[in-house]
Amino acid sequence: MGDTSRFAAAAEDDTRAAIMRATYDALTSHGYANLTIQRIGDEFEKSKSLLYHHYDGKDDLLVDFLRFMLEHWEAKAECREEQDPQARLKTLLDRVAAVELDEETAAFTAAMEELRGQAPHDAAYRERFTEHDHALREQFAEIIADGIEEGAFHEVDPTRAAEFLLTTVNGVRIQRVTRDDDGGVGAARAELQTYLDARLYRGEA
Amino acid sequence: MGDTSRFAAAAEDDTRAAIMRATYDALTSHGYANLTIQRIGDEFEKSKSLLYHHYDGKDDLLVDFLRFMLEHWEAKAECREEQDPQARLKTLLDRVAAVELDEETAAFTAAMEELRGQAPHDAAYRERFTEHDHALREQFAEIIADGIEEGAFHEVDPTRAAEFLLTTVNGVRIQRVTRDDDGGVGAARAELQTYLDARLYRGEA
DNA sequence: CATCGTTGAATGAATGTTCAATCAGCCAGC
DNA sequence: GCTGGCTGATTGAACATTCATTCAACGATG
Repeated sequence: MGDTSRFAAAAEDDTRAAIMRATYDALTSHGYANLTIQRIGDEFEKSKSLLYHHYDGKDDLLVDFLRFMLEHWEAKAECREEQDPQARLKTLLDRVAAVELDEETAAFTAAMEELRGQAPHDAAYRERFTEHDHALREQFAEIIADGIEEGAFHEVDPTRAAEFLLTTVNGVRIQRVTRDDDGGVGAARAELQTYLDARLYRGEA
Repeated sequence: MGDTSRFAAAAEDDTRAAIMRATYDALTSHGYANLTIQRIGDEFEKSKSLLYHHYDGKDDLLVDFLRFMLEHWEAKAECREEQDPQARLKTLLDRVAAVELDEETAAFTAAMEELRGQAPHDAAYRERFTEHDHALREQFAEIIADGIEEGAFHEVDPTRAAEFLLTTVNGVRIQRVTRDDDGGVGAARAELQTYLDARLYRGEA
């Protein structure tokens, strides 16, 4: 019985993962506005009817998909390395707002921003992205607080500085996927570095 | 004939404006993903069939709507006042990323960001928002260049600093309409002010 | 009468969803 | 060990509804 239920659970997880993958593919191919059950079914290896065996309907599926995407993103951003605060900040910034993006990451970012684009008129989405932003802000704030405690950073308000960093990151992300150029990531990041050097990082002396 | 065509043109403009208004109302009510000809027609005083007398179809209408929205936005952001660069920069920032928003402006911003959310998978939208961002960046860059010329600002790279400001503005805007809190506008703006004071504005001495 | 803005009804395609019918694997009883 | 039912995964066909779009007809206005 133990094995059976384990296998069953694993199979169900596989199916769910396949549905999430199909939804992701359909989203990146057709965009959120043209995301239909039909198109998700087309990307899905099994039949589209099966989607209704695993989910109550389109809304239910998309809610789960949003969670799936946010979990992926947060797993990606997580960093628990033991470095000095300055290096940790650089690592985190590179993960959430890298200057150069491979095609896969670019597509993922685009999908994420399309989802975020639904938040203005969908309270459930808005709630999720609020949490999501808060989590990232707290990561920034922790690093900054550590830096101050260690004496490596100037004594800024960690939350305020973190919110500013988050805003810049979100600006970089939206610009990158909604512009034909690179979204000015290089310039923005360089100027952000100047800000960090002047405002946050304490000199050697 | 002169009067006739003028009136006719004016009437046509009125109708077009009414269609744009109806589209705007439908968008803010239902979101871009659920924006249909039917719903635009519902908000429209005339019948939905009339939409096809003025536009080739839904796509054509939406393309015009995007232009309509961007024109509104750019008219709003325009500022040709004769002030010193520092005051002009503050004015511009207040217009494009105000800390406090009345309901109407908030709804407009939300609609704009929903449109921007289509850009990742729609090349026409992407092109428009690229131009749009460049225009705003140039406004920032001009002010900064003027400030440097007048000796009021430090000698930074105007384009680079402008791109950074633009990124922050876009970050503020997306956060504000996709979060349940105020998007951290206050904190971000305060920290941006600190950056400007330290990096851009020259002291009295 | 001719023109043009305007409309309601109608079209076929696409939408989300349901459902009866298979299929495969597992457990109970013989 | 075999059989027969039970459960859950899976499917194709069907459903009503909504979609974007078309069009013939109407009415006002010149």
